[in-house]
Parts: sequence; C-alpha cells; structure tokens
Amino acid sequence: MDQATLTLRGRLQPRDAWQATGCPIAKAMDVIGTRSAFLLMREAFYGTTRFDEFARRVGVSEPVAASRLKELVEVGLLRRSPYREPGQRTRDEYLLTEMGEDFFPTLAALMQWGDRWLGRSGVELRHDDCGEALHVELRCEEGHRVDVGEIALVERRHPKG
Amino acid sequence: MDQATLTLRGRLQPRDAWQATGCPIAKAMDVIGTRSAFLLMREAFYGTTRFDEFARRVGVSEPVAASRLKELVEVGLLRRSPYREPGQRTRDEYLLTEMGEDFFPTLAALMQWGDRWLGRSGVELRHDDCGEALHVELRCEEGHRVDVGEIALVERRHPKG
DNA sequence: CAGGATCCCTAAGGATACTG
DNA sequence: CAGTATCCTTAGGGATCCTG
Repeated sequence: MDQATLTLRGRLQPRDAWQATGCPIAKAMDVIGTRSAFLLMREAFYGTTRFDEFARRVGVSEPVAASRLKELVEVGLLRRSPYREPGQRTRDEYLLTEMGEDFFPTLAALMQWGDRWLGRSGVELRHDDCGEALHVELRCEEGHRVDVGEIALVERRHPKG
Repeated sequence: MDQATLTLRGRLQPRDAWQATGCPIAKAMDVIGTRSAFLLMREAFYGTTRFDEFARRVGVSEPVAASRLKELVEVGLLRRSPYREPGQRTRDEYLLTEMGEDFFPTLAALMQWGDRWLGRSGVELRHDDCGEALHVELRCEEGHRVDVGEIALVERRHPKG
C-alpha cells in the first residue's frame, strides 16, 4: 500500500459536514472560478491597475477583461479608485482590497505547484528583507510544519475561531 | 495612500519575464481550471476513490465526472488502480499521485480564503499529532513568515533551484 | 484610455437513457 | 458499479466596431 494513496483516507467522517454551510472551495470557485479571474488577480498583485494593462498583460479581450473586472469588484476582491494624470480627466484604477490581498496565498500555492509540475518559469517570489525564495506551507497553531499525510478534517470546534 | 494598495507595486519589473516560459498560474489553470476539477480533487483528498462517489459528493452529473476524472488522470493528478471486492469483478479506483498530493496547499489556501471571506463552513483542518488548527502561510527559506507586502518577484536565480 | 454592444464559437455542465 | 452516448443550456472568451 502506497503511502501516497492513504492521504486523509478514513479519517474524514465529517466530510459531508459542510453540506449545510457550503464547502468553502465550492463557494470560492463560484466567485472566482475562471482562468481569467485568477490571472487578473495575479496582475493586480503585480501592480497593474489600468484597464488596458490588465487586458494586455493577461492576454484577454477587452470585453472579457471588463466583465471579469466588474465581477471582481462586485465580489470585493478589487475596488475602483479615482486618479488623475496631469492634463487628463479623472479615471478609475483597480486596486486590491483586503479580501483581494488575502487571496495571494492561493495564487502563490498555485504558482508553486505549476512551477514544480508543469515546468519552471523564469521568475520566482522572494522575501524582500532577506532575499530568500518564498514557499507556501501548512502549519498548525503550534507552529509545526504539517505534511499532507498528517491532516484531519474535523467539525469546527470554536464557532468564532 | 493605503498600504493595501501598494502590494508589490513597482518592485516587479520582470513581471513579463515568464512570457517566454509561461506563467505557472496560467499553465495550472489550463490544466485544472474548472470548478468541478477543483472539487473532484477535494474529494480525492477526503478519501473518495469510486466514480459514483465522486459524482455524488461533488454534485456533478456522471458525464461531467467522467470527463473531468479522465482529464485529471491524463494530466497526472490522479491515477487509476485496480481493486477487487469479494465476489466482485476487478474495478478501478482513482488515487492521488504525488503531483496530486502536492496540489493540496492550493486547496487549503482556497479553503482558508473562502472560510474567511465567504462565510465560515462547518469543518476545519487540523494537525493530526497535536490537534491544532491548520493554516497556510508564506515563508522564506530562512524561515521568516512573509507578509503579502514584503514580497518581490524576481527572475529566477538558480535554474535548478 | 476605458470601456460597451454585438456576434460568434467552444467548453462546462445538467438530464436522460443505455451498456459491460 | 462504472461508466458512454446523446441532447440541451449556459457561461467563458475572442473579434470587431463603436463611444465618452
């Protein structure tokens, strides 16, 4: 029996427990479940704020960029903020909200996975201060690094966490 | 100027650097960019291995389950393994590969985000050993916890990392 | 520059029925 | 139980053209 085949198995009786409250992954994917939404969020983290930059860098058409950005604003991951360049009229730029910033670990995890399994890209994330490479990891409140094989899914203990 | 608006901004000159090698997020989303694929992977982590369990628990129709599972096997996140129940003929079950297991942090990150911003679900992940709640975090090789505001995107230094 | 309007194509996904 | 086949609807996304 392969260790890799035993992950979580049999220790997850309450795996239907969220049928009542809704699986958070399903809820998340309902809200930002498209490739273009993920890539627009990536761009937001890379500092892109202007409509046409989003469209160009992500490589989607303007109509797609427009509807995705609108959805991301409605959902609350981005917000519009007025700005004015000298001699120009006031326009809006798209900025990350706190909810949007908090989405970064998901992108980082996906980036890490893609880099490892779908071929290395030419860039990597590093810690500003010390210059060392970043990675995403699972830790418990006690600070232990947790491996995929050491995880249990349980009914939530503290309602307000 | 809102701190939340400054994330990564201006420190990401090489943000087009992967136009050559391909953005890992885009590659990942090309491979598993659908809601049903994410949810099927969730189920695989929860120990589901049988076709009809996948379809039922994820809440998708058999045709959708069939085509997604097939894609996930082709891509390499799942593999088929023969099993036999007493008195039954041999069948296949779907098991996580190493590539599939390595996808867990992405799901955990999405789960964490969804739980925080889209309403708490009734379940949570915990560390088997100590029983404490899990979370996803960003760390550098030096072991520092890294906040979203302290990240730089740079061209990769060590080609074989 | 920042979109909206329109048209078209393809992919995601549900429903039903059928097979080894 | 583990799918396939068929049909249908909707959503994602591209292309082109137009507007404030």
